[in-house]
Amino acid sequence: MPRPDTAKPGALRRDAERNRERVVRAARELFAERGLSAGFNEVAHRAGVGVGTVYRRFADKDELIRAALEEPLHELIEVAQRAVEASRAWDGLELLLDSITQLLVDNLGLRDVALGGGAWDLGVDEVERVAEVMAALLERAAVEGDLREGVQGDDVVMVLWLVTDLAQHSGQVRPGLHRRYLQVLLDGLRSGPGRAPLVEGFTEEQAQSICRRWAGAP
Amino acid sequence: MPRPDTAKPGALRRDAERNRERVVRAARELFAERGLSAGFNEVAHRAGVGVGTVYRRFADKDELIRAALEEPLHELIEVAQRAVEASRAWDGLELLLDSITQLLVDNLGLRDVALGGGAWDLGVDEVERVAEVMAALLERAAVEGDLREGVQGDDVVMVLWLVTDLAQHSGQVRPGLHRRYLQVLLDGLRSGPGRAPLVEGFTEEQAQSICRRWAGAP
DNA sequence: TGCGAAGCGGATGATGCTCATCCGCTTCGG
DNA sequence: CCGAAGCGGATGAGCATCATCCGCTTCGCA
Repeated sequence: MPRPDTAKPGALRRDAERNRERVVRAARELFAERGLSAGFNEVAHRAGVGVGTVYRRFADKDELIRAALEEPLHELIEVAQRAVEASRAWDGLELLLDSITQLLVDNLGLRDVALGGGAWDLGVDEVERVAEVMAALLERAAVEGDLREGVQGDDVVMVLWLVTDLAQHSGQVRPGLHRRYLQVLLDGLRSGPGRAPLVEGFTEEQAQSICRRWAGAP
Repeated sequence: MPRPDTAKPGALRRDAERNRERVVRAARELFAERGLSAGFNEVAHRAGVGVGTVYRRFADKDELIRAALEEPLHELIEVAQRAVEASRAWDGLELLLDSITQLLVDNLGLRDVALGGGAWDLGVDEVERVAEVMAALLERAAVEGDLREGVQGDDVVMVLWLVTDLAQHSGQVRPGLHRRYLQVLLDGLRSGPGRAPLVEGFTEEQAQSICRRWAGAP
């Protein structure tokens, strides 16, 4: 539902620009704390601005989300870059997952787009790129014998959901608790003596569908 | 808000009794499928009965919940009884968690009361009893050297939350997927070569608080 | 079989949210 | 100085859920 005066060609008045800035900052904070379900009214309130101002500047939620998540999405890429450099793939994987988890926990909105399986579709190829890095790392880890038999790529996505979901519930009470279970899960995904292969896998379509539900697909 | 004609002393008319039965059955099904958040109207509809009938028979939600969960709660106890009999504590623990998980996944309402940390307080000492069995098993497993260092009792509760939460999101798409991650988590909780002790524990109060939030405390 | 009591259904109003619009007033800046 | 740009937030529409009430039906005793 685009409003007539949204996305102007000319520049904004000085005060309007300042307000826009405030709105983006408020949205970033709010989305980070509570995920993309935060509404326009709330963003406006946190920005110390009328609701009208928010609707005036952003045609729809996607536009606001994109503005609010630009920066965190870049961090995601950087983190991936650092992880591929590890000499042993499993170490890189642990580093990557630890970093991603931290990023997603610190910004639940980012989680919604990164793990949402297109639930909030804005075209984010950053996510694609990170996924590729992860897939490569996984393959290398398998070759190096560190990956438990039967583990598939989407297992990692599920692990991220599990852990970030825990963080969402525990964050206020006991910050950082999620790292404990990330460790447990990763250790369970690693190969080792007496480890039976993982059975009963699942398809990529199933994974995507689950993710969309988890993100609260609109 | 008790209604005047609730909880009668005398017996119900034959048709009324039949309707009550229907309501309890509907509630059991609904709570099982969607957790305790299901409302009276919905229960009534599923029971093929007017809303009034439900309100007439049950003073409040607690009363309905108790009626609907009586049977599943007994199953919980039985399962615990079977688990203590295992010769090796870890095996009993695996059996117990597998069974409990299945029970809670098949009945999300049961999960809400069992893991809710008193969020839906009805006095359910069944849960207490199962907790005791689990604690004993955990202690024995530690003595037998199967438990990873640093694991504490409430870790198991968190694992149950994680796994049942996954089940709630994936159940429709890929039933049984939760067992995969239960296995991974349990393997991660077991002692083994190269397993660093778990660090950064948490208190019982924190665990309880997290559980209440997770259950959507009212 | 008749009849009073018991039970029934579901429309309904209360309540509480979120969303998005509109218009009288304020502020900017040429 | 003044017209355009921008602002705020009250507001009403839309949507859930909850719990009540009352005209009608059904039961089961006598």
